[in-house]
Amino acid sequence: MPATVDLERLLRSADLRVTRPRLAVLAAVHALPHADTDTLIAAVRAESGDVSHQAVYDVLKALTGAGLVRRIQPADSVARYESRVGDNHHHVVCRSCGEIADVDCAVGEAPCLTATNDAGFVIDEAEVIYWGRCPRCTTAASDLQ
Amino acid sequence: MPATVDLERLLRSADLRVTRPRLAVLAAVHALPHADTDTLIAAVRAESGDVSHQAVYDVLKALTGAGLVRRIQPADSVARYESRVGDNHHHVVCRSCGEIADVDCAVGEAPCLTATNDAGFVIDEAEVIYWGRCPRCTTAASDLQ
DNA sequence: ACCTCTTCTTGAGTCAGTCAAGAAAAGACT
DNA sequence: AGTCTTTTCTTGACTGACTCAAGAAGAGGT
Repeated sequence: MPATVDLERLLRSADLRVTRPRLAVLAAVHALPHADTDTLIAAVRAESGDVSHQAVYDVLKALTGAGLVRRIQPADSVARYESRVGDNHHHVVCRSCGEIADVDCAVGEAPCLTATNDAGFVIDEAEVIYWGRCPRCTTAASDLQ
Repeated sequence: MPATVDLERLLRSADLRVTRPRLAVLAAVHALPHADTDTLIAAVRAESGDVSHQAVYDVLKALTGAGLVRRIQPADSVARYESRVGDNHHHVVCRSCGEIADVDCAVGEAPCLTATNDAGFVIDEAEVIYWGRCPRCTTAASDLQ
């Protein structure tokens, strides 16, 4: 996990003011990849005292807009955030427990896949979500038999 | 769009009872691909008189569970439904207006993509969402310049 | 025609996320 | 350093998609 100085530099390089809530949120996203907003709020408060949920929402929106964090939102899940940005990787989601893991992009640069028939759309990104079962849930399911 | 008799057959083949709300919802999903729940509720009521929103939610859940319709939910969008199932096609979503179009799967059968590093997950489906701009929004954006 | 089980209606409730207005803090400029 | 301006944070109310629960209605088997 990057040191506070590095996080400050990150914020400044994105033309964002350096504030306590922003540092705390950025640190929390680095420390807890794929965490949802509630988890992040709890982590921020544990480290940095009282911070309103609204501030965390605002900060996450600002960080997402600046490209410092990435927002992911699989179907039937609340929004989650991660600090790994710019490498066009994908995710695998467990249908049973909702756990998310990173998957490297097999193809290369974004959009990484070209649609055969793009319906006239100008495509800039291909988001891939693999659905399946995590190791723990696979084991648990086969134990039942 | 399939005739009512075909929709009835579809329901029976999935071991679902044939009711007026179910026929109306199924017809609406066929008539309005990628429609959200509100649009479907309006369509159902226009064709079939008063139907509670709860009934439509329940029916959509039953139809989704039976595999007669597919639920799609891009980030920042409410749930949408389509009747094209079983062919593992994908979607392209307009970042500007949210319009959705179908994209045929370039690769083949589900899961259609194999992750290079699957983190131990057992993967059964790869869901691909292409992000970009629809023809109308592309034109509108270049007109501004 | 009846009975049983599933489905539909009604109405209240939940929860992630948003809006709005004022208070506070960051950074710029004397 | 001290002020000023702009951006950010706090507080608290609100929105809207979706869910829960209990009783009424309808479907299909006997």
